[in-house]
Amino acid sequence: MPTEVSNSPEATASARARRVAVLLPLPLAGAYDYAVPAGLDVDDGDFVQVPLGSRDLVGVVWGPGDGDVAEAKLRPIAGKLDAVPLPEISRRFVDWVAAYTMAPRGAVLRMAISTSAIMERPRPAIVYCLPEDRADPPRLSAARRRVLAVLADGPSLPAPELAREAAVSPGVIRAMADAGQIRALALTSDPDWAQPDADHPGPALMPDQAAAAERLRDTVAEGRYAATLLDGVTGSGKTEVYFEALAAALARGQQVLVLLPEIALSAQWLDRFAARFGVRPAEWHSDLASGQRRRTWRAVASGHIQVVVGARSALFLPFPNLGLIIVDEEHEAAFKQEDGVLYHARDMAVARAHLGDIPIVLVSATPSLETVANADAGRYRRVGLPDRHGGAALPRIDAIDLTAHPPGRGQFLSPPLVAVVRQTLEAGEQAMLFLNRRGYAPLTLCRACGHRLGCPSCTAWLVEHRLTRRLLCHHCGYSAAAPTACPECGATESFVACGPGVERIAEEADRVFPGARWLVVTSDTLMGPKAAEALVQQVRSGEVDLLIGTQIIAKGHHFPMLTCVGVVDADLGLAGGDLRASERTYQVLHQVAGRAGRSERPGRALLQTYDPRSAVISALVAGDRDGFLAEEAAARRQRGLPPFGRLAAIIVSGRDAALVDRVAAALGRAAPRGDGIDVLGPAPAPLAVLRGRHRRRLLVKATRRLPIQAHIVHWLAQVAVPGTVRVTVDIDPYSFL
DNA sequence: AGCACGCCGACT
DNA sequence: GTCGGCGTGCTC
Repeated sequence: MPTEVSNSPEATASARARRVAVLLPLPLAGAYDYAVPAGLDVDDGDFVQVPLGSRDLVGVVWGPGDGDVAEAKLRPIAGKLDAVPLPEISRRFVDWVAAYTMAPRGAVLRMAISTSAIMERPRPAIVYCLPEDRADPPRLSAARRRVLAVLADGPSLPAPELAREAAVSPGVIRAMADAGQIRALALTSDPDWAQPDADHPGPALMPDQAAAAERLRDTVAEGRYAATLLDGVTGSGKTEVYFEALAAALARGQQVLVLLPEIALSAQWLDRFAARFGVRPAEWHSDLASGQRRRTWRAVASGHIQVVVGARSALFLPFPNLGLIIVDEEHEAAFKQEDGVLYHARDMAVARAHLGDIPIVLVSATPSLETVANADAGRYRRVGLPDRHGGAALPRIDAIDLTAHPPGRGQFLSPPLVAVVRQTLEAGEQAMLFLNRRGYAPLTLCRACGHRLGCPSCTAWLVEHRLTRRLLCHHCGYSAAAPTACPECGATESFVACGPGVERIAEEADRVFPGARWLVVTSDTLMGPKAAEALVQQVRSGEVDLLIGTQIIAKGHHFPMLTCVGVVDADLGLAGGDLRASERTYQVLHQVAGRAGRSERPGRALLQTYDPRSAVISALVAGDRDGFLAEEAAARRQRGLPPFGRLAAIIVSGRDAALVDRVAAALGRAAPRGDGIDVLGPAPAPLAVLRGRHRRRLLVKATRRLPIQAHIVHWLAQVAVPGTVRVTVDIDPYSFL
């Protein structure tokens, strides 16, 4: 008979500390258990400060402790933070994304909590006003008198604004505050967020816009999960249509998230929002200042912000009351995050809508095959917006067969393209030349010995950039001064550029269109939203005749005088083994072509190609998007490829090539095969060496219904992987490098 | 992710 | 003889 004292449940409960699981924003697979000190009351979702090793971290209480870790190892929670808890829906979403993408849960949490946003109390905003005792100070400099004058007939101002208004340096403000000539006031309350007004009189809708808006409003009114594809050609006014759905959610007192690819988050978009709702929405993107980031995060969590427009990471904001998600430019590959946690923001947005049981609208002029297939299968609703609004016709698209009209030697613009561009410029209109290749030439080789300039740490050629006179690796960022002599044979003046980049096209255009004012626009020359805005102004005011650029000029902006678009190499995106190559090429070329003639002036787009009869080019010329998609869908279905089958890429990488090979081979041998799943490879990745790491790829192909993650977990667990080798899983890969 | 502990080159 | 490079491994 055991003695009752030691085994009594009460005694055990009081002797043992209560333990909870705390998820930390680190790439750890699971939550760690911590002891809850007596007197501390914690609930799931609470932000807590905990010790880890020698540091103090902020984590989130994730649930009851799992008890796997020895009591003696437990460390106590240091304290609870005074912050709105992470909503339950956010926690479920983190768990879901981690399970789906096979990323460590903590890594997903890191995206969902901006740690500094929790840790640091919002710094009170400091504003300056006149001191109460205005004893006339002795002589003051003119600068200081201007500061006092600004404050005398205006409100209190923060230092930067005050300095700007008084045209003095910020140092003057600080010195005056120190001297007591102006008084600092700390504003303790959070700033008031201007609330969008659903009833603000916005632009009037055309009849088919109004009909589409009505249908979207209906899905919002249902207040349940439903995915809708809003499908409308460029210029059909899709934005104004989904603004009505947004207004309906606002009227229900719910929060709304609009996801845009980073690049489309422009001042123009924000202006359109302001025209409809009276104020600009809160923004969320990678280059938000830290203070702004913190304020926005907290205001979303507390429900003060109603509408957020943001890039993919905005999906992880802690909305307590999200009622609608809109994903604009739904087809954009930029929604796929390619480092850290590998996720597709559009797909995760659909999952988030599902979890929250709220409607989602996917918007595109060239919807992805994934989304079209979902609509065809009845999983998504479809709202169409057929007409280009404002009376402008879609540009006429023609192919130029380069085999029949070859450019001159060492040139890349064919005579027919040159003729049309020249005609456009002579008519006083603007033209655009599109080539999705940065720099001067994609490959440089030595005429004397044949040596090709390659990246020292990647399997990639170095791209010559003449503007900066440097060689760049577009994969790892390696950069070196352009050499004067061949590093292999020492010959000088022996380098030959192979193939065109936008800089080389500019050089040719300068010769062919003398006097034309051209401008090269790439991600190298266009840094940030301010530069983009400046460019828009420059083009609109007619300071530029000819834009030459990469993908960056393909989107967003409407230039009324731009009537001609030339695609230098329409076949470029079709090379390589990417399963979405045709689809993407169609989308990009359709989008670039759409830059031409968006006002009363008819536009023209010319596609230079060696294969005018290819499915992509002929569909573009015929304007037969749906025919192209149907054909593409049939091909994918037949091969069991997405969206009719599932893919996952396994990338094995490490510094030691032989070891990487051994691990990849072992994975290949242990691979699950048959019964709806197959594994291809291992094979060297197209970028066989990246940043000095050797890479091998395996590709998992499975049927749509198969829980591919479970199979992969089981499989990877069977193979021992040394610490120096990394195995990365990319569920639904978009990049095949 | 940090940060500590671990083994091999140029310094006081 | 030490200081320090970053490779490897752990943190409830």
